[in-house]
Amino acid sequence: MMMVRKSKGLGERHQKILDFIASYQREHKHPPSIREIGEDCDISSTSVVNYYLDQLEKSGNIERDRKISRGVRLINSAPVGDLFRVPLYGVIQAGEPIPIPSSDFNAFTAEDSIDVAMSLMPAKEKGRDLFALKVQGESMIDAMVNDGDIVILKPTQDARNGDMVAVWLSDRNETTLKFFFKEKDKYRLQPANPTMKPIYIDKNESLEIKGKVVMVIRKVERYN
Amino acid sequence: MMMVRKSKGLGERHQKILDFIASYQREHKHPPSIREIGEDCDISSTSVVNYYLDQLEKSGNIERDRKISRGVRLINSAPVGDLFRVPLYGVIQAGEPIPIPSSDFNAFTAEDSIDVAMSLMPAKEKGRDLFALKVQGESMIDAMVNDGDIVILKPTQDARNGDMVAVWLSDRNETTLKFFFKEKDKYRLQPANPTMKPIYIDKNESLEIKGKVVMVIRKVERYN
DNA sequence: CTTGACACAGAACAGACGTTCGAGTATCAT
DNA sequence: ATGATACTCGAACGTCTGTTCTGTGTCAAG
Repeated sequence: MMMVRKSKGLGERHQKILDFIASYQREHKHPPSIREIGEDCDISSTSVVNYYLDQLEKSGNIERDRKISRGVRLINSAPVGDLFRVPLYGVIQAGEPIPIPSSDFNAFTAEDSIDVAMSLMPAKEKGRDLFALKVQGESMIDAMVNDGDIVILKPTQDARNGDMVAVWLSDRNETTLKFFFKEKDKYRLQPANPTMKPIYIDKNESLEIKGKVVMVIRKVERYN
Repeated sequence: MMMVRKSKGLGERHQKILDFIASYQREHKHPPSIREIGEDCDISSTSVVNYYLDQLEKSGNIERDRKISRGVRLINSAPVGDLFRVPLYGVIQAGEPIPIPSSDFNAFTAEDSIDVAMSLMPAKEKGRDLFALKVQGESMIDAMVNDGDIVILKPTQDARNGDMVAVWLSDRNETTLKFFFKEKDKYRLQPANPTMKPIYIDKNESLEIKGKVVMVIRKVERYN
């Protein structure tokens, strides 16, 4: 009773092994051992598993770290890894100060967190100190940011011209997101929406830059 | 010369171990062994690594599969995997029709692709048929979408009330993103920006729904 | 029928790996 | 001083794990 491989490509058993590696990895966060693969796929000998693994490696479906325990990994399928976890620190809204992480920064204090793919992150901003805020209310619409959006910020006190910053205008008792420009004797805060006009802040007025916006994410659910 | 743990929390060595596990996992797609951790962190004895690993487990930073090779995993930080690859099919701009994937849909035809964390995806939209477009021009600002933004769409011809849709208005020769509402004898296309007024389309006018927007991603680089 | 490629089993080996234990050192409060 | 606590080392043990070798049954080509 022999199992024939129908196609030139992957046989039933190859597929089952591939599936098992994927699901095992998902569940245990580490690859299975050869014997575990064999047990799941009803293969009684480790040499047979090894036999299939060799084939899967040659056909480019997996990669192996020889001699290393559990050194199997899928390559072309599930793009594994490279997530970036950003702590969600609360909400940002017009009338409230911005909650920025304290110096005894602890990512685990965050109630929740946002996962972002590394590949989406602007190159420079991959430090560990980013944090996220959820926008509440419609006060940021001139920054092209709507209620429910998630903004990812990099905490900083000083901004360069052209940076989008989250600022607290204590004179106006207002939090806002704007593009920042330093001019002769004042600051220009330019809305992201090109049809709207900038606001100007005298240098003697207080302007607290709380952070630099690096990313905005909007899940479009329903309008109502 | 002893290393004192200053705070009650994580010491320098704990952090180094955590970082090493993360970077090793990123690079090798499987966790490091105890001896590999020791080597990287200048710990000469496996028992010391074990000692720290026990502490990290108690403090809830890692999880361990006892007796199993490389059975260490970070729990708070980035969960490996769970990325969603969305093909980037081109640009969307006011004067041009929307490039939607043809039926001989092939993800590899896409010039580029966007990785999105599963956890960011609206629950219902995890089908494999999503695609992404890059916004060109400032014509979508009334949808709170700016030049350079990436919109992720689900191809569909019919929309439910409240869905944000990408439509092609052939009478006006225009592509736009709006919230969709079907009313008595006309369609109402509501801008996402609440300060802007809706446009109405008679049912006899042609209105081609090309897709439903499920997500908007904006990388904030520079204003100029 | 012989030959050889293929799929598979089982056993044995060597090295990798987690675990445990005994012992040593430094710091600090008592 | 004394003990408690925190940290470190080295070695030994047993199991986990990848590798390799021998052997068996099937099937198709020559």
